[in-house]
Amino acid sequence: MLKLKTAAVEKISHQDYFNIAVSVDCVIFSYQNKSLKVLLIKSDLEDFQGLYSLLGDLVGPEEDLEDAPYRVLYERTGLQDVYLEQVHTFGNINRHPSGRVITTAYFSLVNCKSSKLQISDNDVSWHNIADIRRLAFDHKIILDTCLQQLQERVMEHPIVFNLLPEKFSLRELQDLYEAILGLGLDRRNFRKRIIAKDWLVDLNEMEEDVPHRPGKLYKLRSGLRKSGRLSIQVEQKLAV
Amino acid sequence: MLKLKTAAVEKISHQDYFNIAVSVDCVIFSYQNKSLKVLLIKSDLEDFQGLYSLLGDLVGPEEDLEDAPYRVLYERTGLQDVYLEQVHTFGNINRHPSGRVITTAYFSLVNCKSSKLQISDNDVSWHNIADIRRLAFDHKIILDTCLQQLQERVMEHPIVFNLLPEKFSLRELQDLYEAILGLGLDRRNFRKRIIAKDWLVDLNEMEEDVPHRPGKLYKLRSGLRKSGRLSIQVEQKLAV
DNA sequence: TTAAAATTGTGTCCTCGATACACATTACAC
DNA sequence: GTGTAATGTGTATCGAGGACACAATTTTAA
Repeated sequence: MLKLKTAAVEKISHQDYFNIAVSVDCVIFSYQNKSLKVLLIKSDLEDFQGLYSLLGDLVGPEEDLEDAPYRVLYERTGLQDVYLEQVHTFGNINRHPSGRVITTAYFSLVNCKSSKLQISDNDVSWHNIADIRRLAFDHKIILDTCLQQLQERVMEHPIVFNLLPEKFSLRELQDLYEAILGLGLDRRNFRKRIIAKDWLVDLNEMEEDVPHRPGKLYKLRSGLRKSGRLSIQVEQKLAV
Repeated sequence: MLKLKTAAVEKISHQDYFNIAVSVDCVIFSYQNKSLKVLLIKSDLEDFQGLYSLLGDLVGPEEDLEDAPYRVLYERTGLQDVYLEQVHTFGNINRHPSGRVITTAYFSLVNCKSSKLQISDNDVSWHNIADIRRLAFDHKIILDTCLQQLQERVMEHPIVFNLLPEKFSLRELQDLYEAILGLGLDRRNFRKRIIAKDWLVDLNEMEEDVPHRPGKLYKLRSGLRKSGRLSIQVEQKLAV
């Protein structure tokens, strides 16, 4: 049987301490119709009748913590190459009405146009970020925390491209940034800033089927896409 | 007994899931002799003979996650008004040789000149950050992650003052920043930047007992000191 | 007492990134 | 072919940050 031996631990009984469940919750962002969306599931707890909650699950006994959100993503959406980032761990005693559960929150960015995206559960659906007032558990706080972290990262790291198709125009990209940041941006200055970051490759192709003058298409420079693995996990493995 | 009811959970037995222990680990920084230090304890695990580890403990069944690091701090140092920040949660299966333990890492900033600071355990001692090569468990990675987060926060948020006495000169402050960031700074530019942030109050007092021209003394503007509570916790309570 | 050494305290120039802002061009719709 | 709506581009300005030099103050040592 498991036996912990550190000084602080040895005097405490097994029963006392192995009664906290560990879960992960995923804030799964996507981008549709010029709006930032999040994937939610109808709560089946009486306490939260009619409310939605984030997608999450308990961490398996033989599962690395950071594998759990990938599994949740895969089970719920069929997607494997997603961008995931750990944000914060929430562990107040009463955060879950059914018992003691601490949860580690991740946000992920998925391309809703991916051919592999498949949502089978009828209780699972996309919701406009701006429209969400309440969620089950402490999930509104988790959502807000993850959105804030996304906003902080988005100008420094080329991660939002996980929300877009392979090819996109600068206008589409700007619309996305505006949806995430919740503010309007000057077109000329935005273009300068983005171009200066050297993230993009000009494809020398044009938009098609748009009801106005078509814009040039770009893609993310190869080597910059981060997905399918937690960056911090990679960094750790390199550091060992 | 505890019964989880979400769809993903109900089919799984209690026994399977309540066997992950939850701990916290604290990277306790202080500043002495112009060096950034961290508080470590001699590991008593055979696997890590001769190595040091961070101070941590399991989270109690009736204890909020965020209370645990405050308790560890208090038990180990006697300090209550400390600055604490959650950094990351580490949960690889094999990170602890004795069993499955996930741990949430916090860093804290303590003033080593505080009259309340009291370290009773002979196995607990301060170590120069720069001298640390290996630690027990995955604690070196945790330390590096926390140091990196400290470095990222330090120019934007007035937190380093938790490492200094009430009154300090700009030279002392600059030495501290250099120790944290691991690089040298131009004195004139540093002073401009710090003064521009409007964090400091000129006390109209001078250093004493220094073997050179004394510098002016400053203190942190009142209202800016953050300690005794996790800032994220405070933000959450405001957000509810 | 005087001179040297060490450290404090201050200002200017330059660069770079970000912002405010206006006009010509292209393609579609009618 | 004319109007409409979007794309595509350049300049002037502002502010933060970095490079950089010299005068003033205090201790220490001769």
